[in-house]
Amino acid sequence: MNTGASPEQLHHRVLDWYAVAARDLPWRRPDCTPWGIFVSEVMLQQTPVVRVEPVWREWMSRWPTPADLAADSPGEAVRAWGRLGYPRRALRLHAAAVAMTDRHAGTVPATEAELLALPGVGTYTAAAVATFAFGERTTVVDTNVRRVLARVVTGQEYAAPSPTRAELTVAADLVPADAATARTWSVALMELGALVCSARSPRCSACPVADLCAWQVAGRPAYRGPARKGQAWEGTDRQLRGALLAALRASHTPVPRSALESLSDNEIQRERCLDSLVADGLVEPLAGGRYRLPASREAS
DNA sequence: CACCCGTGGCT
DNA sequence: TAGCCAAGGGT
Repeated sequence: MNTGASPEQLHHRVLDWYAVAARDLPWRRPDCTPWGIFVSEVMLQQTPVVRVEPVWREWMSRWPTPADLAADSPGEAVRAWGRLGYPRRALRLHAAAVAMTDRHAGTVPATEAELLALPGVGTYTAAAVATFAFGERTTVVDTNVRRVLARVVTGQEYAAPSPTRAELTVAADLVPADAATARTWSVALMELGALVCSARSPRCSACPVADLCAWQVAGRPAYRGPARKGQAWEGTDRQLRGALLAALRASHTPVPRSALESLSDNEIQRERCLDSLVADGLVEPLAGGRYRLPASREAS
């Protein structure tokens, strides 16, 4: 299925394209700190750039170092998270800041292995921060990279639902030997996936590697693999948890249970969601049936 | 490994 | 319009 394009050809085309097409994002600027890059990577997990940027700016202004965030309450992190979604990420970011302050002298650890040990940091984020913030030569594989390589190298419209061994090998083998080049390669491949080789309507006419792309050359055959799992929303716990947390974010004083009850007529689900929010450390129960965002420093 | 976890814009 | 989808991680 492969077009026989050499790694060097791909590198050259993609890097040249990135040099002129890259977005000017604040966490990509040379003066951005490792902490700024770290925060951006966590915020960007499953959340589009346009929604992240204003919140990121606010966080950087308010908490310019890990110690600044660690010194504040986890509840303030959750409040400042706003509507980015998956608010447990705010809690983990706060916990990571505490870990950096306690175990890393207030700095972002520089190696992939140390980063992986931090809360909220998985395979992707560890590799991304290690290379984007510290120049370590890593293999960065996110949803964009997976889709671009599925098309360009393998000739398939979409990557499999979850990463395969073969896929990771393909990505690793394409990483340039030079660390500085590898760093730009990773961000460029992600940018290509975000701006040109998008999931819905790829702009192949604007693609720097269209003539080298196995999927393009094969006539852009439709995806045949297993269906992707749709995400239900209406009536789910996630929806109600979101509504409950939004009410708590909006209030700077404890919220009585009665106010939360108005958000759903389903008492069973309401209690389940409230309990799970407390268990997650996103909500702190107070005496008298009142609730607030967590003020204690020990939330998970 | 399958499932859960928010939110909103785009096709 | 109703899905589909987004720089994933934790359990």
